Amino acid sequence: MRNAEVASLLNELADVMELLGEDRYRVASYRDAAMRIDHLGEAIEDVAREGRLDDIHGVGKSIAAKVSEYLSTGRIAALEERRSRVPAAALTLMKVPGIGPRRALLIARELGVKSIEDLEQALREGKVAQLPRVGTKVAAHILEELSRISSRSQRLPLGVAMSAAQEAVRELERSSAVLEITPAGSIRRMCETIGDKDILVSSTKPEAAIAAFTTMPLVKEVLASGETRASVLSHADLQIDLRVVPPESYGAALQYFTGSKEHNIKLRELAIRRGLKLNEYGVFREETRIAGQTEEDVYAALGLPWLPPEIREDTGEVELALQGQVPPLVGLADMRGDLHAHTNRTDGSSTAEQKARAAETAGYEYLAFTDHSRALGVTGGLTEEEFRKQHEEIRSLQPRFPRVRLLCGVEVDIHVDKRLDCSDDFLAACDVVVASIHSALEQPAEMQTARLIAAMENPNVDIIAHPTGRLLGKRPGYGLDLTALLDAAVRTGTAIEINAQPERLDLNADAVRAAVERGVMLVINTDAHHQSQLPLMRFGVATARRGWAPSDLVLNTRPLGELLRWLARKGQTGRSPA
DNA sequence: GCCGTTTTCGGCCCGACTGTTTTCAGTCG
Ligand SMILES: Nc1nc2c(ncn2[C@H]2C[C@H](O)[C@@H](COP(=O)(O)OP(=O)(O)OP(=O)(O)O)O2)c(=O)[nH]1
Ligand SMILES: [Mg+2]
Ligand SMILES: [Mg+2]
Ligand SMILES: [Zn+2]
Repeated sequence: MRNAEVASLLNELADVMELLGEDRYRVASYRDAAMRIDHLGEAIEDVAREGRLDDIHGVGKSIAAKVSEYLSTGRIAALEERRSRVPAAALTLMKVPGIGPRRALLIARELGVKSIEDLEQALREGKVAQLPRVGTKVAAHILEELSRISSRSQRLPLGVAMSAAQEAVRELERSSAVLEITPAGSIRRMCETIGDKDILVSSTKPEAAIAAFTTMPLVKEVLASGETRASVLSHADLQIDLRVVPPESYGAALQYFTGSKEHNIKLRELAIRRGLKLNEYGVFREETRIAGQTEEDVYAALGLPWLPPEIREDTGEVELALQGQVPPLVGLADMRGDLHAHTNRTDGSSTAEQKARAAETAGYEYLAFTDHSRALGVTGGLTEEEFRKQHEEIRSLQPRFPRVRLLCGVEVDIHVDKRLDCSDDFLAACDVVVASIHSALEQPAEMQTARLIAAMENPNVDIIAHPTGRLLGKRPGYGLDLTALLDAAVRTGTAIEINAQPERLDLNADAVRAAVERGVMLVINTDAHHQSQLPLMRFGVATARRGWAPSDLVLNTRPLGELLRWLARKGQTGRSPA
């Protein structure tokens, strides 16, 4: 997939156009197209080859032509021509918080700054503060931002950000000025990574609420503080934004502060078409507020049903809501079990019994133990003989857990030559077989796709685990033809995992959306290495919801009996003639 | 540059905070 690469070039083109003072709506069009291509869930080169670029919302004739040009020649003439007209450093400078297009151009042009190092020197020499509409305070602020630019540009996995946000929420709740309080922004939408923590508060004493916020012990620095909002930096250099509104505006502010930006713009445009105005204080007809107390009121005033935060991305949810519909989404309460977990026999850190107990407490109907096969030497992968012994032990455990069916399985490694690490006889005897790639991650995309499809064609393989191998913040995942993988999943009747580990979330939401459109059977697994990880299920469910997955496309929402029939089904069709 | 249950042309979200401002530009959410 070259989507990220294409999106990055379109974003650069937008930046250069902005520096050149071109029409802001055109600039916005390029940014919009870049965002949509980045989240397409399908390889842009496939779309281009099939002449479907124009079908992408936000991509018209002009941008389609530039994408085609890039994919066939490796260049975009319009970008190269514009690049030659702006100082190269201006593009880098724009990435520093506090430097937008105007200041970037001034600093590059007037001061001859060519790099971040030059910028730092110019700041220290007081040259930046001499520029028009830049003073000593702005210069000092930019210098501080510069010192933490690397730590600040990191996005945190949702799992980490969420608990940190809860900490701030608990702290603020102690203030009597705080009435209602909730995390908003990308945390409420359950995005896989979080750029900052956004917290919404309602209050009739906003000054007191803001004072409580800016004086929290976890605050290292106050970035901005006004009458309705404030931003601070925590000791870990994480930004926290607080928004304070009166109670009668809480619903409208929650809608605004939850986003996404694109969803907000869509709703505000809809309001305009209805002769209304939508902002964070309410829905207004002329000067009169007609909604604002609750989110439901706000959506209703626009003629829409309430929409779950996870799907507020302007990817079709508003159009659907205009017909009075909301896509049916899987929920945490639908989950009846977990089909991927490890024990301390391999790289897990607790026993099967401890996890079975936790599954029972969680109200699960089933739990599968799927330790690593032998190829994974580093994890102490088991031989078939060792697996058989483990499976016997698990079965002997079963009578003590009458409410949870303990399934005996394996996470079998897919070798680089496409062979599975276990014999067919052994796999056929397992209740659940999860297959995945852990080695030769640098192989080309065609090779990895062929490995996965070969595994799916084995009638004993029920699930492909963490299909892309990406690790958030660590590695992008091996190359893969996602469309071919999903088609093969449908053809072979194999379920595709949404791995709920916060660093994996693999498939991601965009890929889930593509899978759902094809009717692929999904399964949400925690890959728990310790029973304390069973609650990670919520992050997998959130990813499924962000991909518009309904419960009937999630295998482990099924009752035990149906699950067992589904697991038996593939082996059957594999053995009997078509 | 894109788009269309009011449009194929004429719109395109709306507001807060900061600083240097002599009335508001720049940046960010
Ligand atoms: N109407 C409107 N709302 C915006 C705009 N920018 C941001 N918002 C709203 C929606 C966002 O979800 C919310 C918080 O802004 P953030 O910049 O923190 O974005 P968000 O939390 O969605 O993503 P993040 O993970 O922080 O990058 O504020 C905008 O330009 N217009
Ligand atoms: Mg945010
Ligand atoms: Mg924010
Ligand atoms: Zn695993």
